[in-house]
Amino acid sequence: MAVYNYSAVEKKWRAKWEVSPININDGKKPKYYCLDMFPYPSGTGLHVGHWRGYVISDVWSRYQMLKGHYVIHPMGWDAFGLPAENFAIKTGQHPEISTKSNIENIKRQIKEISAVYDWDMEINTTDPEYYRWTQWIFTRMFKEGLAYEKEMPINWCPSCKTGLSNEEVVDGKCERCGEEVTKKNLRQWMLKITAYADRLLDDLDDLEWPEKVKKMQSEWIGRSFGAEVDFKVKGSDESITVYTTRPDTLHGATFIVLAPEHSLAAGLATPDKKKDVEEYIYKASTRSNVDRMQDKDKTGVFTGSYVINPINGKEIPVWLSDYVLADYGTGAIMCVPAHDSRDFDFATKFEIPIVQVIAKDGEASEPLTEAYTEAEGILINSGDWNGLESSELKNDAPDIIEKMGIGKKRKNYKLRDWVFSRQRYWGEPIPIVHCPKCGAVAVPDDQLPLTLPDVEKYEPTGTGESPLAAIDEWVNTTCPQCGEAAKRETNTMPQWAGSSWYFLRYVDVHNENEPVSRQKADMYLPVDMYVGGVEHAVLHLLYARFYTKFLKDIGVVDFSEPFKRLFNQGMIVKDGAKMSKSKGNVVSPDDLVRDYGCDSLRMYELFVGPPDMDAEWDDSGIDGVFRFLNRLYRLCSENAGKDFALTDDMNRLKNQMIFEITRRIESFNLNTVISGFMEFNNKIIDLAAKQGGIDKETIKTISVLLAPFAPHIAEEIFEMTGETESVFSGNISWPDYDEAAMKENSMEVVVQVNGKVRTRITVSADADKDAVIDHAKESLGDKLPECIKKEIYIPGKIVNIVG
RNA sequence: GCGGAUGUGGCGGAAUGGCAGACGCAGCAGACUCAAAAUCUGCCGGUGGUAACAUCGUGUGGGUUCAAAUCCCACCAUCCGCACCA
Repeated sequence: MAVYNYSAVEKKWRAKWEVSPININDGKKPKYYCLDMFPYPSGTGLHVGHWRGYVISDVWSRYQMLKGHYVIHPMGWDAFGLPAENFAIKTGQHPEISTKSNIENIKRQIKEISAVYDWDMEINTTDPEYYRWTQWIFTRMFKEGLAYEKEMPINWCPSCKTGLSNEEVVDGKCERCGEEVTKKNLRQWMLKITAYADRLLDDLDDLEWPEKVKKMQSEWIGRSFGAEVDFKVKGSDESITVYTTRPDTLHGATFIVLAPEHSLAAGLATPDKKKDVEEYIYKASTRSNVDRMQDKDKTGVFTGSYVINPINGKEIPVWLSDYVLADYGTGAIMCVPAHDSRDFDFATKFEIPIVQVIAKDGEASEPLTEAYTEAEGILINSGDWNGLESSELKNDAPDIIEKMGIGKKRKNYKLRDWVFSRQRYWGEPIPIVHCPKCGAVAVPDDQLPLTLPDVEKYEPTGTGESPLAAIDEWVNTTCPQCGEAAKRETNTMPQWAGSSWYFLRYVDVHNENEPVSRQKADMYLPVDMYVGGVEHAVLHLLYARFYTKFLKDIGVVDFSEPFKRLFNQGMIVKDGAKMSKSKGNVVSPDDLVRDYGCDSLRMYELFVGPPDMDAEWDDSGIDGVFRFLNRLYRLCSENAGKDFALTDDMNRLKNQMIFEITRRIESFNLNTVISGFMEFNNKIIDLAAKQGGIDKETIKTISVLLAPFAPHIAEEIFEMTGETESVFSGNISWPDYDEAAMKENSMEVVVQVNGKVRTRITVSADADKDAVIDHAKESLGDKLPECIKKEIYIPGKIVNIVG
């Protein structure tokens, strides 16, 4: 009996692919760019969860190859980052050394997947020849005014001792280490991502991305439309501008609230309130963000001052409260307690009047027991606006207010500019020189890359200065503009810098003149399919979209969206938890590859469940796919040498198999592709036993269909039929099915009475409705209802007799 | 609090509104074997029945339909995202 020696078979084909590479760009085939999110080369290596994403993208790549594409399927290393730096702090070893050995190990593991990565395209974000262009892009943003310096309170992680972007703060904690984030006043480099807010939002519509991710991005950008309204302070020249999305409720504003950090907050306190106000402002400044988020019970203090509501001249009190955010809108709001639940809570607690200005049926329903927040109803208590429809007024009011001269139309975003500098060592140095005369000057192109110098101490200083600041000979330089003595910027870029454009570089890795040539970009980009985890929904994926739009604006590329289609694979969990070294639940692919082979593990990674869902890992399940491959191998090796003729029955199975497998791949139900293979394999084995063999063409078809999933055994089987070329040579294409050949001669029809299955009949495939129903009634015998109300026939499936 | 996803045998899961549980794991029985492994065959949701069969059954409760895991309404649980953005 022929035995499937997986390790010999896999070794053999890997060697063959090495000598004569598959997936050749002949310049004629259309391109298909299938990208993986490139990994951080961690010291722990890969686990079976990482494998899953790479298997999915490789199956898709190989499928596209068989559909006639030249597939761009690259891999690289996102190698700047904290673990390597922390390791350096602990051991004194340069991060470059540990990074290099980690890459070696992970690369070995990735090669075990036998994916069709083009290693000639490999990139590493820490390679000066790569980060030269990361820096170049920064200088271009600087020249366009999109990179700017600002001193302001930023998110600060006390444990990582660095500033963080808003996107890196999750639930008030550091995305990397989980430490509670504090505020620190620091001079920072910022990227003006807000200048792209509208495009980042509007362009989401055309992307073939999971709705979930699009929604997360759109909520993160958080665009709203409304108006700014000016309220004059009574007895003063000052006025307070508020932002509102509900200017239609302006008549109902009975107080205004300022954030405690508002610049006018302290000054508004009347002498008798001064002490209370100062105390409140001080207390608010000591409360952490987390505290502020968790505490829904509203606090506040009355300043003693009043402002005039410009629409009706009424005097309304000014309060301070920390439920108003200082850095959104104007840091001040008008409060309409009747129509906003937060204002309602506040007004109720502090006994401020509540005036209803919208009523569903035009009649006031005071006293209100809760805020009526819908923009639907008729305006009341609103002077000239009485009787108007609130939903319409909501849209018209900004213009009306602007015409009246009491405010202006305005849109706002939750998106903030991107805090781009890090006070750490292991990142791209920001290519800027600070000159006492010229100010901040970009390092000229011919001085790039600005390489990261060696330091003695990697430890972050914690003062807001990077370790680079300690190297005098590096810091002291001359101004590229005037030649006078000047100092280098010592902050580095965040890890996201390198990953925001790496997918462009892959197609032109050796270009010494530009990040990517326009010609290659036009030919091979953008990415057609991007596979990776969902954790980057508002981080990497937002940043990469921003970079791409910028690079389009300066003419580097000619498209504004980098990733046409996105697929988020589910996480592999073990004992209900994400695999991690600290939890001790990591399953390494290495042992499984040794014991079952690469093909078995590839198929099992898909078989564990729907690719977009999380899946619990269970080692024992791999036996199922392993047995399947063994049975398939035996069937093929026993028959490939025979000259058996194709029978009608086998032809039918073959076409059904092509149809089903293709349909399931196209709909990305990759787990059911594997079960489909098993199912057809069982049927084919049965039929082959019955008819004494199986023909060569069917064996070839099986091997082509299987090739994206289990490429080694597929090649081996293909070769058994006498073929000398690889399945992936480019001469073999994905098989078509013949619809006519798929059809069965007869079909089984279920017979129901009142929706319950009673029996089943076999009829010929072309039997007409009446014949089938007659047959069904006959088959029911005494179970046939005496009085028949209705007869339903769903062709090929069911007869239902309703009595 | 708001939004989204998920909920089906012992387990992973399958099912264009049309036979619930395909396929696989685990388990049980048998064949082969001195024996074991491997392999092959059969059984494998609950209850009643020797069986044919009947009956219940897809988180819970309603509804629509000849027919519901699937559609609608309400609720429960788990996970994820957002969280005073005015």
